[in-house]
Amino acid sequence: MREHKSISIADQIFEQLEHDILIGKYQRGEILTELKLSETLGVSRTPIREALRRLEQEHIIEETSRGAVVIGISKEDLFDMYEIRMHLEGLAAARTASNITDEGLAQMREVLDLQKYYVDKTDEDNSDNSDNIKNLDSQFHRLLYYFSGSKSYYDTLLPIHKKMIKYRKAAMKSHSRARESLSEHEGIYRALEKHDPELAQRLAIEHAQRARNSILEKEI
Amino acid sequence: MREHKSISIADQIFEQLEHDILIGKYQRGEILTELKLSETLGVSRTPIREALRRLEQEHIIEETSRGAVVIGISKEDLFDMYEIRMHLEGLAAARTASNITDEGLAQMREVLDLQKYYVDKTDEDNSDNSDNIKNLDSQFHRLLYYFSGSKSYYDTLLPIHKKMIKYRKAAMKSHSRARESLSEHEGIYRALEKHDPELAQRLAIEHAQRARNSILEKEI
DNA sequence: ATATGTATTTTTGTATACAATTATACCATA
DNA sequence: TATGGTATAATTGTATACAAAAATACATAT
Repeated sequence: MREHKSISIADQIFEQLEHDILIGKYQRGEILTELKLSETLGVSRTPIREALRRLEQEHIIEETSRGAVVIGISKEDLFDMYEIRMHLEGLAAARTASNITDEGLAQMREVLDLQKYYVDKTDEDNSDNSDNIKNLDSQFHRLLYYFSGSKSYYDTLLPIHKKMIKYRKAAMKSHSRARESLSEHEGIYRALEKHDPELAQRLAIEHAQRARNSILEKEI
Repeated sequence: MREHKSISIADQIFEQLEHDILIGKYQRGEILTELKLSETLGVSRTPIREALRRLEQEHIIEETSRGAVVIGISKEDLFDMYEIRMHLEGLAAARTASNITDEGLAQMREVLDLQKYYVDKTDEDNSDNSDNIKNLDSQFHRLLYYFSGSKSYYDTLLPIHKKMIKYRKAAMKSHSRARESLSEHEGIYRALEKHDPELAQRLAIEHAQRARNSILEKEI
């Protein structure tokens, strides 16, 4: 008796479209019609429609009679999302420090080791690993939220973090910020390991602040 | 050139199912199959599926190979959602105080007048208007979030408020709380009218605290 | 030139058919 | 009785057909 279903075409299309919208491949105002997507992606309209309904529910597209209009994430949205994160992420981290299991710590450790690997690699051969580092950043935060044990914090913070992808990727192009971010993650991890809620909370807030500053400095 | 589409069958089914899940008509663990819903509601599976995808995106159902399992909102979720609201709602209210237009104030005034009408009515004839009062509470908060001018605050707070519907309705059954809640709304409204962010922030936080306490006292 | 009415095209909305997968029931066998 | 296998049923996943609504293009009249 399997618990979860396998990944359907509709799921894949949802993730692809979500990704493409959030990284800005489809820009604000652009209209996606079911027929065009159906032809482009080589599937029928049915799975396309289901993906569009989910994107609509996330408020990153808006259905109109002419098709689905891309909304995307603006600089103002980003600013507000950081404000929200700065008020919630510390609380989530404190809970995680209280509740995380050894298994959870091991999962986060693995993500950090990979993140360290790519940051070091860039140091050595100057290669661009910003995409990998950005994905590992996503995973670190997903685990941080998840092991808080609170569905509400997870459901609130994860979508916000996900929607920042375009700007986080840009931030990770700055290698000094990538290294700094890793070291902040390490600090949070140590606080979780010590099960120190206050420390985890403080470091998580500082991490969000520094991430915000590095992004807001980038473009005026 | 109309801007928005009319309400489709799929939309109606989504709203009906969402409501029925959030008020607890469909309980946690219950399995909703497309075929059964299709027969019960008298429509084909297509609009049902689209509604289910949206509910899945809200994390109030979970798709499995046996059908959609109802998740719903637990007491723990409620507690955490209040904690989140207490940290965000004040910030949203402060922004609303700064940004709200006369037109926005008029809309909120109208909601408050209706809310006062139903509360007074219960005073007079002891009738049960908790459903109407609960709906007007929803509208008041929706407008409060909306006129913050921030898509991120709106998108974050509205789903949380919506998910509390079952517990808010229960709270409004207590007439003393219904009257108290109205008076708190009036206070927030006056702060918005004066464009006083600090006051609006303080009152919004206190309102969330009192709402939480009244609900948490109810059942141990 | 502008406005209006109409035909055409585009696009979404819904129902249905069929495929694929998973769960269930039941029987046979050790 | 327990186990395994096979047929059956239940359920979701996808494609397609057709309906409905809206947008567009275009001709015509003023």
